[in-house]
Parts: sequence; C-alpha cells; structure tokens
Amino acid sequence: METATIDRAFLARPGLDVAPDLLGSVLRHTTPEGTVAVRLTEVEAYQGADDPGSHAYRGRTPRNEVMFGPAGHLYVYFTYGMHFCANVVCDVDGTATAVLLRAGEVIEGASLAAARRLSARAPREYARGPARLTSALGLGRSDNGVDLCSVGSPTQLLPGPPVDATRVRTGPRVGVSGPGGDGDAYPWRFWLDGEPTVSPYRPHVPKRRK
DNA sequence: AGAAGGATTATCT
DNA sequence: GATAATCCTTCTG
Repeated sequence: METATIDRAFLARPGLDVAPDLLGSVLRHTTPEGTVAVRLTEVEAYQGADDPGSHAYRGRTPRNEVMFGPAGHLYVYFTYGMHFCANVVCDVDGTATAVLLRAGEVIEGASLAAARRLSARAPREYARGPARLTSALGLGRSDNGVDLCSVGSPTQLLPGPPVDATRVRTGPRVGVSGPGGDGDAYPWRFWLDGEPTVSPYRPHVPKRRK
C-alpha cells in the first residue's frame, strides 16, 4: 500500500504545539518535471489574533484565507516581489495558526532540486531558507490551499525517520519584530541542532550605530 | 568574513 | 505610499 500521510488530527492543534513535532517530517511534491522531497530541519510557529508577526493578526483577508481553513492544507504566499514561502495550516477550521517551513534536507530528487536552485553551491543549500525550500520543491501560487493529507495527492506531508528529541532547539523567529521593534517577542522558531541545512541567519541582531 | 544594497510586486494603511 | 515571515551580489576590511 502507499505510504500514509501525516494524520490531519495530528495537525488540528495550535501551530505552536505542532511546530516542534513537525521537525523530521517530509514534504514531497510531484510535478511533470519529477518529484522532490525535503526532510524538515527548521520551522516557525505563527499564531493568530495574539501574534503581531502573523499574517492572520489583523483578521481574514483574501491572502490569508487558507490559514483560517481546516488543518493539513498548504498556505503559500508571495513576498519581497520575488519569493514564495510555504506554511502547514494547523488548528481547527476557523482558527488561524500555521507553521512556516524554513529549511530542510533534500532526500529525493536532488538533481531536479539542483536544476531549480542554480545559485546553490552545495546540496545543503538547496532548501536552506524558506524561499529556497519552496524553490527547490517547485511550489508556487497554484499550490496555495492544496491538501497535504490525502493519499495520491501530488503534494503530501509524510512521517520521516525518528528524531532525537534532545536535538530540538528553540529561539526567536527570523525577520519578525516584537512590540517596539525590539526583536521577536516569542521563541517560536524550532530547529534540529547540528543539521547543516538549518538556515544560518542569526537570531535577531539589533542594529547598532557606528 | 561580514555588511550593505538591490531586486520587484502583492498587500494593506 | 510603505512595507514585507527573503535571497543574492557586490563591496569592504
């Protein structure tokens, strides 16, 4: 039988609870070009109304509509005029929380990932960063809202090899400012310690005058 | 090695 | 009209 996807009920809780449990899971995407699969090594949780860093903070809009839907769907958004980022929608229908997929290790389709990531100098850079991850997988606008939990879907979230829980680390999210612009208020970024594919951006370096 | 600026457009104020 | 859950190239030390 086909490999089972991650259960939707597993994702139907707050993104903050789901995020660390998603480390080590595998996102696989198949297109006419072929299949690429990524084992997740770095993620970030985004909550709803209480989280100023979340797209859902100011309520439902056409862009973030998918976040408010049922768990187990993919929320893909376009940013900085040239990049896509992907989230796994969590929590129950009507409550908007999600997990941003920041980085991972390509474990299937390395040659196709390389073709999509021409600037990468080493395989570890194929999906090292949120926009790089979507690029390596070939995800874009048309993948916004797709179901990740149905067998036979071209885009699936699958269980990965077991993860050593003692390797899970947490820290401030990247590119998110808290109240007063003084860095992220919450340590809602999770990664696997020692993974070469974890994006290297330093957690919140305050700008210093020279 | 580290810092700085450009690319490029959807989205919301 | 400003900003953005970013990445890449180029400049400087």
